[in-house]
Amino acid sequence: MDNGKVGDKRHLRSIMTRQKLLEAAKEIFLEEGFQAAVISQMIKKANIGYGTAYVHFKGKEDLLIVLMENVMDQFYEIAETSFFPKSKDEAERIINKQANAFLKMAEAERNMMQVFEQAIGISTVISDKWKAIRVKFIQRISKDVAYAQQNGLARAELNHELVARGWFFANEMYLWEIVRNEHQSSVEEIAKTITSVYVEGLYL
Amino acid sequence: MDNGKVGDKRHLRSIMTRQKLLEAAKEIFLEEGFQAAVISQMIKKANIGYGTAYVHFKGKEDLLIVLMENVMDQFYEIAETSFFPKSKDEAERIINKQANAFLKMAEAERNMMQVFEQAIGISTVISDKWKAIRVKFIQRISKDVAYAQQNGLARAELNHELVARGWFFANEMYLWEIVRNEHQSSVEEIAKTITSVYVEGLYL
DNA sequence: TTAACTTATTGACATCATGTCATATTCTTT
DNA sequence: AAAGAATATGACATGATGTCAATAAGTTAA
Repeated sequence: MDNGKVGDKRHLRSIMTRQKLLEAAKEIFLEEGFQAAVISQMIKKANIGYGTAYVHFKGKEDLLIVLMENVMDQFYEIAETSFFPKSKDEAERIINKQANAFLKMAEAERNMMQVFEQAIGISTVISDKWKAIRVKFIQRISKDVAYAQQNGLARAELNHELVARGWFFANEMYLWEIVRNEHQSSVEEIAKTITSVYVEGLYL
Repeated sequence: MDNGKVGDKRHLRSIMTRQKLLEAAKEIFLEEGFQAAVISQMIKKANIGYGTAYVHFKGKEDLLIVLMENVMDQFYEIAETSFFPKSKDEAERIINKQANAFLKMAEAERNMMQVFEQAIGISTVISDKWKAIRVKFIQRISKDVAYAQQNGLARAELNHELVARGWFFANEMYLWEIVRNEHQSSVEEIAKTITSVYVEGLYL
């Protein structure tokens, strides 16, 4: 027996239980999608008692949120990268890179993102999580646009907030399209094209 | 066989039943949203027997699709309006007008569109209905872009399909934003801004 | 070591929505 | 008016959810 430390065997077991459930949940989500995924299935797969699941999580939604935490953090990371271009060309290069990074997330996390997309449509809580990410992006882009306008790089007559939203929206929809594997062109091609239209339309 | 004249009292009653249910359904949908709307509630409100609802409709989804038919038709109508501009300025005017018409739908049909948006996230059948509308729009826009490119009005190096999607995506997301009443600016302002960036970015 | 206490687990149960189907009702035809 | 056809009906089977009182497992302190 191990000793010396605090008696936290109980707590450890609890963590194991939680973990088992999370893993089972992920498998079921990937197999069934969010809609069709059923808690009792996860419980069965995790080999725990029915009620136990509800001790650890409030329900399906809660489970998925935990499973998506790292992905959401990655989006926040991308969203936080601000930039201060000195020229239109530099802007285009950076914006293209960011659009790429954003869209690449769809490929990198495609399976869980598919589940996530479904869940956004169904669960208010999860939808709010995504909305928060969206807000973050739009705020960042808004600032970038305003900066470019202040420095005489971008058309000052445009409402920077509206421009930022429009730009993000196009990116977001492409993201989901890639998630669903419905895109025809490569991510690079997509990023290049929309960036080009955007930069040409906004910058001077 | 049906003679259309005599003895159609039964058929008429059936139509009335269907109608009563549709009206009740609309009320419930508007009160509760798609998710929370419950068939038994509609049945109660319509004063018909439980099983009767299933004689006329397959379920909630089916009911909503019928209720949204005219709205969907309006979208198709807007989507079908193609155009052949002779100059960048003319293009901007027409595109702005179309974006406006599209976004105005959100205001005109806001309540049912709110229900519809929820339903798109939840029901595959309804989601497919919207996807068909989207495809229609993108096809139309794609053609418009290609036409402009062929006539030396737009940057020929861009993939017209990708440009069209991006443009529609921005419009679509704004549409939902307006549906949810989350927009800050007026529809006109939104349309003007995104059109301006788009036209400046695409046309020569 | 044991008794009291705390924390975690459990499955039976109550609840609620759905869709089906055998039966009943209402209307039409002969 | 009897047979036949189209509609309507609600009881029922099904399946998912979340709760909770009871129990088990682990910890602490005497």
